[in-house]
Amino acid sequence: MSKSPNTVIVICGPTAVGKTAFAIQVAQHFNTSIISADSRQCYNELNIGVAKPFTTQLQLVKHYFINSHSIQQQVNAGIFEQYALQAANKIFANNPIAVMVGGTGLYIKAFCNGIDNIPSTPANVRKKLTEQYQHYGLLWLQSEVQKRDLAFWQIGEQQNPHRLLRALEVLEASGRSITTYQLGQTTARPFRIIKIGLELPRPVLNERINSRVHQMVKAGLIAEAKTLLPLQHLQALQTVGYRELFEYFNGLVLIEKAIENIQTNTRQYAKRQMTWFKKDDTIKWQTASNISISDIQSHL
RNA sequence: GGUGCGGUAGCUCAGUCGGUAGAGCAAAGGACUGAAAAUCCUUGUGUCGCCGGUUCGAUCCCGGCUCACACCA
Repeated sequence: MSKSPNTVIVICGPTAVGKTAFAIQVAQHFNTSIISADSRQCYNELNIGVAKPFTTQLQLVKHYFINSHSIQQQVNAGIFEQYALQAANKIFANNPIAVMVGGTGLYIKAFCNGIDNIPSTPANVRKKLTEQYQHYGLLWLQSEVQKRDLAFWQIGEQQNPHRLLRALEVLEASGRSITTYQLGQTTARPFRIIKIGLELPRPVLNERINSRVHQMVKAGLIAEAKTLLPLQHLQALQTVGYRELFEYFNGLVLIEKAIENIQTNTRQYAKRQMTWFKKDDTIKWQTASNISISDIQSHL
């Protein structure tokens, strides 16, 4: 009998589909740990609004990338890739199976396939460019990119300020066009990856989202958001569940409307997640409502 | 009961000096290699409240009705 290779079981899918509870079940079954692949649950300061696992759940299974960072810190796909690879190695020291769970498609991709190595950019460069963009607008940003990085301008999304800013940021930090770094090569991993996608019919998922938002409010989301109001401009707080409440605190909308907006924006987020995951044909899809450990074992 | 204002897309509303209409939001679909719960792209949608009149032609003008809101009684 050959030694079974190390394996990461990736559990993905849209928000509110039931990933957290199932991943804990799987991790307990294999007596292993979980690496979260969620771009918001890693922040210590965010709890109710990001549907972080409960403390009781965190005590059952060790979780990596939960409460591991502060909203003041820079977190991104590249940082996640390194963090998660290290976590997987730690888990593999004692166990051939690790569980990854989350809904951040780009992070999962960075972990599974690698992400091109692009030089890090100083925070002040991003800050300066963002301020200039806010001051001079999209037309200015577009003409800067067209002038200074024609290669990116010709292939990039010309209406997308984040992409344009990113191109300029890499150019200023490294002196080279971002296109010279974005090779799109995939990196083979020294472990096996099995991806399980959880899905539910859209109306069912929407209903789960709507009621989960109400539960969050009952659990104290409004108070949680209020404590973060002074930091509302941080990137980490550009997050569904907080932004809408900042609008309420800033007097822009009524509380009822803010809560409704959280529901709408969460539904839209879930839809974007599905658009991303549907493209990945290595995912084995399972209906979330009747999934069990045996569905995992059949893929091992 | 009287006066005023309104009834146009799922919602909020714009508009047509008479030639059957359009924005935002929502919705649906998509993209996405360091903000990714972010950001960006594409696409519909209609008995223009009801019944008559004038007109070649009415969502628009006129009359009546009806519903909503406000004020007066």
